[in-house]
Amino acid sequence: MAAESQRQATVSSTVEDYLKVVLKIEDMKQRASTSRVARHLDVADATVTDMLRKLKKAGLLEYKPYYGATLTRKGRRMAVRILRRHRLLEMFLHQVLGYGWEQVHQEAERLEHAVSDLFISRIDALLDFPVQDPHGETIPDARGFRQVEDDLCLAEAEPGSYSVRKVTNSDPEFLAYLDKVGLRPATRLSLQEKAPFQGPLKLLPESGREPVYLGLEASRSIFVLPVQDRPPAAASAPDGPVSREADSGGSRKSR
Amino acid sequence: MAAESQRQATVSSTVEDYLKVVLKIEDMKQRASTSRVARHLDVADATVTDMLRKLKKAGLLEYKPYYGATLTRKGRRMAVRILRRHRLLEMFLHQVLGYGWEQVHQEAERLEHAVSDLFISRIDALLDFPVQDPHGETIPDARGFRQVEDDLCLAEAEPGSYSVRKVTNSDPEFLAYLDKVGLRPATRLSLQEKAPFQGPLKLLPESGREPVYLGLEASRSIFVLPVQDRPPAAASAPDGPVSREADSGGSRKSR
DNA sequence: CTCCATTTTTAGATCAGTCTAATAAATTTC
DNA sequence: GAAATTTATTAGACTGATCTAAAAATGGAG
Repeated sequence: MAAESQRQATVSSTVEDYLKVVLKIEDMKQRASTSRVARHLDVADATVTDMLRKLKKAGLLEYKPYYGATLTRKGRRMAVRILRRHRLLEMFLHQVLGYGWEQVHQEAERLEHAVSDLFISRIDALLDFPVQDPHGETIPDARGFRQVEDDLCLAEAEPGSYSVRKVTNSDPEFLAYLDKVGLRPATRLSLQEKAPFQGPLKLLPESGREPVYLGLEASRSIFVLPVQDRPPAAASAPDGPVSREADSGGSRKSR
Repeated sequence: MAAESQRQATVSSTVEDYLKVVLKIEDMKQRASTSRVARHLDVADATVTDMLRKLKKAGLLEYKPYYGATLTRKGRRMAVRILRRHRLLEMFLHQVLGYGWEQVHQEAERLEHAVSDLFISRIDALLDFPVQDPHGETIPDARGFRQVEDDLCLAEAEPGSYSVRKVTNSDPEFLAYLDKVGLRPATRLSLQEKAPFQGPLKLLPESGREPVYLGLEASRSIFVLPVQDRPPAAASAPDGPVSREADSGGSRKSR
């Protein structure tokens, strides 16, 4: 065992799943507590306690008993790598094999652990180096850099004009529904009103003149970008405002 | 979901590997003994004994202690299904992602356990329902029927004209070598002479005027079809002589 | 037909990942 | 700030897949 320094110790797909979940929780600005990780993975709390200790020993995360986990640089690198694989695979399934956006997640979930780096780089090229997956999530680049979006959650948006940036929910039923009512990434919509007391949102997607009523909870997984209210096809930024970050230390920018 | 009644008990990928190996051994007209299975899978004999007993209990094969295993109809169906996945995946990797024929096996070996039936049917259509993989092996159809080829092993062939039907060896080095000297499925060649005492074979591939000398052992993994010695592009059977078999009972036909 | 070499099975362990039930720490509430 | 509630950890056990070493069955050779 020379310097633990280098590459891919090749972890089990179980470990990859734990890392992914911790990354996801950290991205949501939450504490990766035992129970939260357990809920995401649908395993018992005790199982997570054990595993976090093991991952700490492997240098993939910090773990403070009764507090939770924080990815180390190494753990984060691995987690982002899986994220990239997952999203590239989703895009591939959607674009090349004609999967619906509600079908891609489940398949990618298995494939992300099975494909080689060669496979990933081949589909990356085949897709012409996509920057988003079918849900509008950004795809980390091969070096682990991630785009940061200034999008906001529909649940917190004020009435006005927006375009859908991403949908952070992989429930097939839900996605199929959104698709049916014409809500997908890049769809323009106007948020017309928000009923009080956790009431539903009234939306008008550009396509389809029927208003859509969306529960508050559902609206939490839809992220949008404000759109200046001059509607037509004229000049606006081709791809919305973005900035970059190096995904290493803890210095992530706000959403 | 009525008709397809008691489908897919979904076995572990380990079990899939055992079934695949037993099928392979049976296809070679050998007895699937404990030690033979163990060699193919690179595990200890004791491990195989345990597993065969388990698979017998699951109704996937017959197992006679001190004798070996025989696939049941159910086990055979599952094994053929994996075989189909494996070969379709190889073809996909080769045709769509540009893998070399020496690279496809290893990747397919992992993917065959991870992809869904949907994935398989999509690549099948994308490839326009191929009947062979990049090594010339036939791809079982979706119902589990397998083409039977009347090919013969180069190791047993007499001097004469042949075309390469398939190469049953997945060693990347070996395949890369064959590729280099211009030997791949459909290549025409003339077997010029066989040195006595297990000596090498002298071959002349159509492409490339250099003769190739091939060890007897290597020649065992090359299967050919005899070619009537009128060379040019004129009328001959478009795809060589084939027959069909239902892959269910034990009644496989000779090769 | 007996003995020996080979093949196979049995016995006993290990490892990763998981569980449930019991205990302990942390946090919230009164 | 002590009690109650929630969250987390420990303890002990199980499953699937594997191993090594020892015992047993098989199948030839004489």
